[in-house]
Amino acid sequence: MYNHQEIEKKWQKIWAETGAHKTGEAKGRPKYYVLDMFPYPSGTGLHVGHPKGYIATDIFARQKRMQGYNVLHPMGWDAFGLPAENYAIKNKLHPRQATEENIATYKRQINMIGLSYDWDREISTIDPQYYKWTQWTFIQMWKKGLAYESYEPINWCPSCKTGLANEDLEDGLCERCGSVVEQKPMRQWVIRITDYAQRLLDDLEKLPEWEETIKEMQRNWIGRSEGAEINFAISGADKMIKVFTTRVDTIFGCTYIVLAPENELVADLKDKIKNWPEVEKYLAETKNKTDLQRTDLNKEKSGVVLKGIVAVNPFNNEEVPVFIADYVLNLYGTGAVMAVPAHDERDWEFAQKYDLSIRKSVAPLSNPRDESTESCYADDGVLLSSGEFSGLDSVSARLKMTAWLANNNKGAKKINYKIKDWVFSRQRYWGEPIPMIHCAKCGVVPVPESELPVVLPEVKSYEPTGTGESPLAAITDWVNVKCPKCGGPAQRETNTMPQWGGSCWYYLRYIDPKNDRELVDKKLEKYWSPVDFYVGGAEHATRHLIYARFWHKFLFDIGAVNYEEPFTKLRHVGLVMGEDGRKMSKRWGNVINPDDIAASHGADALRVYEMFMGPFEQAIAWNTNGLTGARKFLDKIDRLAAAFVAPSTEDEESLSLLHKTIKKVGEDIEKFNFNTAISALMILVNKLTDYNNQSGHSAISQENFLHLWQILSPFAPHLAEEIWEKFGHKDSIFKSPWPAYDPELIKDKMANLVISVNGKARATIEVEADIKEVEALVLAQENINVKKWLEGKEIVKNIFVPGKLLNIVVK
RNA sequence: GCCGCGGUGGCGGAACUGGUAGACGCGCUGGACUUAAAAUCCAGUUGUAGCGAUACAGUGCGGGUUCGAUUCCCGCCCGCGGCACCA
Repeated sequence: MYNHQEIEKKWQKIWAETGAHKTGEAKGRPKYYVLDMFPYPSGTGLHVGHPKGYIATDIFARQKRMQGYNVLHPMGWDAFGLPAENYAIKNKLHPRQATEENIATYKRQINMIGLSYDWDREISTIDPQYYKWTQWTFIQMWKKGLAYESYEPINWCPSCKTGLANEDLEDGLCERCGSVVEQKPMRQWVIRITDYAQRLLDDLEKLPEWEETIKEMQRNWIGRSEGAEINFAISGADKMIKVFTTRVDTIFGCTYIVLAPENELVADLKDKIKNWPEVEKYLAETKNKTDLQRTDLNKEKSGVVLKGIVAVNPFNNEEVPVFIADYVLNLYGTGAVMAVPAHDERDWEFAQKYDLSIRKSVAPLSNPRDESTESCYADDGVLLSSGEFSGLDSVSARLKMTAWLANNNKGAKKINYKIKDWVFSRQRYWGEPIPMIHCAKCGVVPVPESELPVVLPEVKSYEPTGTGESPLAAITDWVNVKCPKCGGPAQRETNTMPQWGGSCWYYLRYIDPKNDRELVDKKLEKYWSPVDFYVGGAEHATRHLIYARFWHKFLFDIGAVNYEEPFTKLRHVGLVMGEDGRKMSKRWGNVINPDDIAASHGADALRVYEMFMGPFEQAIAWNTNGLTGARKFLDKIDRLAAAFVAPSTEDEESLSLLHKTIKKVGEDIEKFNFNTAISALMILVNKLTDYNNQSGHSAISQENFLHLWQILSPFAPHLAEEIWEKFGHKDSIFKSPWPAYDPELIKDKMANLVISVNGKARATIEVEADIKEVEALVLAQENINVKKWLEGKEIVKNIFVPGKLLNIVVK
């Protein structure tokens, strides 16, 4: 058993002292940028699941360096955010102090695992020299009209006493503390990400090396739907109800209209609504409902008819009643729907409850005259009772009817997106100040760029004010400033940015981390960008990865970067579950700490185990026995190295296997198939060990043996360095070139040919790899186990797969 | 409900483009070494029958295509992840 504590410490020290992981200059050699999603340094430190992705990228980066690439492999900290603030409040610390302590712990743990980051490029989102550029970008967005203020109601967490974006909710509960979220009006900064919806969708096609699953999640999130906007006139009023629908083909079945309660038409029509008290009551009820209650699918639909209001279907001039109901959302489409109970489940349910008429206008293709209304038919079909459009199929009907709307000035084709504008402010302390100034005379004025960064001020109390305002609002001498435009009295914006802000562009800053003139030097950016390989958790598939793509496209549009998409290749890492199969968490007491594993089994064993446990993307439960297996493998390698005795001639089979393994390991690392790479290494090590035990000397020469340590080195870097050194090398193994395999040596001379009869394997015979079908057939017919299946049968045909299989078909 | 992914021994998993299902590891059983244990080494380990050669069954379930299906097609069941009253 090798002493892991000793050698791991030794090599980590040497790597640090020699600057082994420093990035090369941005010129000459081909570059490779391997990036991990930077962590949020929480108070609990790393558990054994966090480094799984880091180990994978480390293996990848180490191999790329040995292959001669100029590798950029950096790490940093996503250090702003509510948990740090809460942790600090709980432990009576300043959030900065708490965050810095957490970062120190994370960094120590990361180094302990032997990860080869270039710490010269470390960045942290809380560094004013970093967030200066987050603020700068925000100002550029504002200049382009992409950042605006909004007073709409927001999600309010009564426990955290702070506003939350929809993205911070989980099932209508506060993602951080679990409280039920209420609605509260609040002034917010919002970013017009919807302007980029179509590009964010279209450009997914330019990312062939992204996993399809993640692209599909983004498509759903963006949620493009093509349809029509239709104007329903309100009879006796000078108003119009605009509805959005993807099913204009069903419009002859429209029997009523539903408005969202918040739709401004409701208030506009107040004078004409005869049952206003009833309506008002319903409005009040809805207002108090949280998103959770409103979006509960199991909830029975409710609504109120607007008496005295009648809308006119533009296609047949038919008058239909108008309702308000909270199942219609004001934020999507136009905040109004045409209800077609015969062809929409929700409308069907609502019509059943309020006994509204149901009229069929689309029949299934299989029964085009079917007018029955016993159930809701939501699929496409053939139009019936639809005037001049009757008889058309749904698809062409939609085209013709949309054209009709446009020609008659009663509507138009319309594309809707589910994605909403991005609420970009938080009423809390621990975030980047939004660099804006409010002047009574000039309105909103950005802080002059020469005055950036707007440094987060020290504050006596960073606890939530409880009023909803940021604690910054209490620092009057910070808040009160002169208006940069008119010089008059003005106030600073006191909201701060969300955690997502700083994490949108950090990968650019690693390229040029100390630049004080610009966000990133464009020449350096041209060389290093885009990120060649990005690895992180699937939970970021939509939010972080959409925000970052948006942010990057904006920077591209203003000429700050060279490429339109930031990440060429993307893979997600599967969770490491607790030994009990549940998510690792304090709550279940199933957390495994990497410090303990590094102490007991060693960092190399941890690395090998986490890569061997299964496919990279898959969530797999931790198993300490499996870890022991990984350690045994490393011990075996150590013994194999120590027992090296040069052979007089090399064993052909072993040499061939070595070269096959070089090929396989190289290809598997490229594909992130680490489990099969390690399996191949185990097979080779087993073979070489057996040979040694049986013959008393090694199977292959020292020169070839060195290749084994080289292909092992990305997985177990400390042990590989140690062995490399024992074989007399002064320089690091990672300075040596990745070995090439010899294509001649991996060719097999002999092959095991499977002989099957009628598709059922009956024998395996060893033959020359290039054996011809006729020769194989002769050998097969001589084989006793095959013979008995051929007796008395007539051979119909043979199927021959060279070097693999001969199937004899008999009758 | 919709979208995506998956279902293989006691366990984690492997299987190229349709070609010997169960590589590799863990666990377990038996043996060697040892006073003993650990470590290490050797043998075995899908099920059923058989001393064995071998035969039959077998990759969630039911069909289909094929000389041949874990792999392709149709219809289900179950699990995981994401989105969700999106008009």
